[in-house]
Amino acid sequence: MAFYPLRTFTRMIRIMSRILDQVFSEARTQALPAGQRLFLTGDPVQSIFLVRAGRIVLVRRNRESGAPLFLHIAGPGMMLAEASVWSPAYHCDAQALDDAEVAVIPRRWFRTEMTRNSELANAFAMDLAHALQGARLKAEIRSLPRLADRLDAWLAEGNAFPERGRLQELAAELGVTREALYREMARRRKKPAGRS
Amino acid sequence: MAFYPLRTFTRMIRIMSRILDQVFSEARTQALPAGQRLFLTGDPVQSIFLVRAGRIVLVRRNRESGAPLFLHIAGPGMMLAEASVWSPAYHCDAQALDDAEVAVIPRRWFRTEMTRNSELANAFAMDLAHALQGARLKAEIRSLPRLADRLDAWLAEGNAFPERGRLQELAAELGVTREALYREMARRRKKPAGRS
DNA sequence: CGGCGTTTTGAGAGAGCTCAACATCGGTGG
DNA sequence: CCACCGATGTTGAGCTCTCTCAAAACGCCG
Repeated sequence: MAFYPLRTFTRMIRIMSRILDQVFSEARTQALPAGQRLFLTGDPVQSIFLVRAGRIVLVRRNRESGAPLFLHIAGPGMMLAEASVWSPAYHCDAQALDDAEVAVIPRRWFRTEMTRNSELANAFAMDLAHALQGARLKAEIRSLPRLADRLDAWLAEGNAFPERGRLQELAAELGVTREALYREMARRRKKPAGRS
Repeated sequence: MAFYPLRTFTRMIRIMSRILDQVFSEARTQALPAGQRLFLTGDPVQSIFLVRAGRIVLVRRNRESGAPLFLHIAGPGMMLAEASVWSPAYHCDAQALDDAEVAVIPRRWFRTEMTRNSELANAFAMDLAHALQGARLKAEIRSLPRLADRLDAWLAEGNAFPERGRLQELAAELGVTREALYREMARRRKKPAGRS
């Protein structure tokens, strides 16, 4: 998810990661077989999780009338439900997409550390701000009606076409079906500078 | 933008706001006539802004080929480009949509205060986490292909139909044209429990 | 070779977008 | 008071695009 080409950001995020890694360094690791749920909506928040391997999806299950909404997919190195740090209960479900591993630390300890270790608080806020930029951008890209425009906007952010075998992930990122994306790419192969 | 019906969040955000208000309490206020720009892409970040009145839009101007992308619209009580706290230069433009007012504090001072005042750091992170949830949710709602589903998902988050005169804002929030939204609402007036 | 997942292309239907016309409401000024 | 104006609400018709379902080619690996 290389959303931000800015060098500085990359560097600072790396520093941030080091601090987060440090905080989670002595955490116990929990294995999650694919499909297993880590927590459910309404569960009291007692732990904070960092994804070590695999992917965890956050799902909001509305009333029976609506299909489940995938709020976020967290990959290695990402914290799970950042807002749960201050929330008494989860507002969504977490489920492993693949065989996954998460690092677990007590929520209580994290919060104490947040107030004591200003470096952690700063790093955490930086991480959140970064993620916020990405999420807002994603929302705006998805509000573009035409796939061609979404793709242009996504590419203009410094992103590059993924290698073969990863195109479906891009389709999901753009919020379109894979068929539509394949067609658009075929179109571009024919006339690379196609502009309506 | 009442995205989060959870009582606790509302309460904590209120506490957060109090702290942010405190931090910005002695800040000087800058008036921005509608249309005026506050900063441009590439400008060095020297100040942190909090919107007092009006709306400020963050715009990313891609190469000439693409239309401008509206990253975010910040209203009263919201900080402007949160990630700019750690970034050397802005990555987007800021422009006043209406006649607006912003509170201005030196970036340097804010960062010093962040490391010294753990309450501020915590409050800021909480604010960011909250905004992040909202942005991710918005992105997922906009990835739903059918307007009816977007509206359902939006309503399921505890939102209610806006009063007359505000429907276009809802259309923008959902990422559809106002005509489409008007039609959907007319459809629902006829058969309230319409499910496909 | 025989699966399995990805890539590619086709055809049809559905949904939203665009353009357009018109109604409604509130405010402004003659 | 009324004419006018702008913004919001409402509906219609046609077009375009994506989604859906379907089928097949391709590539990889056991």
